[in-house]
Amino acid sequence: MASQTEENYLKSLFNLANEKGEVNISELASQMQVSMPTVNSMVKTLQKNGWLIYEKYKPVTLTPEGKKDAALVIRKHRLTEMFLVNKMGFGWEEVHEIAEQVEHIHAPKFFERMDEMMGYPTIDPHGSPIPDKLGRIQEINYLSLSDCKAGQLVKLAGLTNSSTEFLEFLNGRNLSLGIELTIRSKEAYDQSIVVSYLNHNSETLSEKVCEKLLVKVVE
Amino acid sequence: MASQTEENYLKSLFNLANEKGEVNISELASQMQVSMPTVNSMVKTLQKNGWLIYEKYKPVTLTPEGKKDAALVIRKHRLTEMFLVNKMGFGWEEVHEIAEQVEHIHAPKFFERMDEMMGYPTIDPHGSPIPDKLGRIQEINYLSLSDCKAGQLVKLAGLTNSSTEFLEFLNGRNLSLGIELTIRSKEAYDQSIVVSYLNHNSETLSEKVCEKLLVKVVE
DNA sequence: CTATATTGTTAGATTAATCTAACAAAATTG
DNA sequence: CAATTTTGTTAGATTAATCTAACAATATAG
Ligand SMILES: [Mn+2]
Ligand SMILES: [Mn+2]
Ligand SMILES: [Mn+2]
Ligand SMILES: [Mn+2]
Repeated sequence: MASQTEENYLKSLFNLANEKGEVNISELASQMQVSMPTVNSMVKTLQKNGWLIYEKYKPVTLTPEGKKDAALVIRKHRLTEMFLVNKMGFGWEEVHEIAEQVEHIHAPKFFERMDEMMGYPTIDPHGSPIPDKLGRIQEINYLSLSDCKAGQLVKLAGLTNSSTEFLEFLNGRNLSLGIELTIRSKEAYDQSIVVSYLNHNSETLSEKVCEKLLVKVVE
Repeated sequence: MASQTEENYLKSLFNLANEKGEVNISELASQMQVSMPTVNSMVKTLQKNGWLIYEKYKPVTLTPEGKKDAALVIRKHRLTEMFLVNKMGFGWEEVHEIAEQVEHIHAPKFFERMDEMMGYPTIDPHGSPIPDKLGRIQEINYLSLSDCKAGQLVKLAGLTNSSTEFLEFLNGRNLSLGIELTIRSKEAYDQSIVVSYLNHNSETLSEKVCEKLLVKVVE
């Protein structure tokens, strides 16, 4: 069974793996906030336990088993976040740190019961997909708001970044998942976008913000 | 901040402390299921951190700080057990192992929210008191069923042992907290007691069982 | 009160997870 | 392509939590 530390490495590896599925030691070190020698010794351990493939001076790759176990930790994390928001009344900006701890609890029934109580949700409070019990993750292809055109009506569906600061920024403008945004205009100079929604008639969103907002086109 | 290991030692120390408040190294070792040298080195650490008083070859004593922090871990444990039973639908025999892990989560809001959702309960699912936010524990003086007399009407209020096996034994006889038991008779030879309750007309409970059942006398 | 048993301590080793310093390989750049 | 920068590895140390073996102090029991 994976230790808390190993579970955290698996999650980082899973999240860093791009199309090629490869992760560099230095990326992993910076993601995990540890030194490269620490990662070097940990990848050897993870390999010994069958979670990844490691060859000297090469980027590492998760094995199928590694991917599955990583996805199951992510599942625990996201189910927890959803439970904290939907069943315990927390704000979406408060749950990540708690989930970061709860995800390491070894008690399948605990998470199954959460899942059941919530009616088997497929996305977490930040719009990220919740892997299923077998560790399969449903790929969703949202569009970034920064790729939308003036005149479009879109629905806010996800975020590419869920930092507390960004979530609080969104709270401050009453922006939450599910809200429909009408794109009033787009400024060619700085790529900022003016949107209207709810009682907000013309809210200007910078490019930095727009590229972090994932939307579904409504019309 | 106490590590998970330290929190577990504090809890054991708190639970082992008798009237004199003293705990022997050997008791603690057997309670924690570790060797005496391990306890010896851990009590030095706990002392260094201000949680207990240790002198060579003497039993150890928790400091006020140690007692408080121990009670706060017990609080997290018992709030969790109550939450799992009352809000998540677990049986009282299923919750201890999960709470043993959840009690180590460092997130005051998480436990405060549980507390609030449950309306600030004062006892856990096994009838043990839940310490308050300051670590104060309310002393309850229940009577053991083995000290009751034939003819008495009593209400089941607590347990001196909450092992899964005992809880399953009680489940098998529909015995749960709050049930009123009429004491039909007491056998002088083996101290067994015959009780009636609900649709159970005459259930015989051995002395071993009776001494683990805590009751309040109704009449 | 002495012998024996129990309890507690010390010494030294182990494992997991981390670090820094030094060095080596690979990648980048002029 | 050679020099430099970046990335990765090795060596060796540290800390927390544990162990076994050996020994020492205290308690118990004839
Ligand atoms: Mn999160
Ligand atoms: Mn975590
Ligand atoms: Mn318990
Ligand atoms: Mn515990």
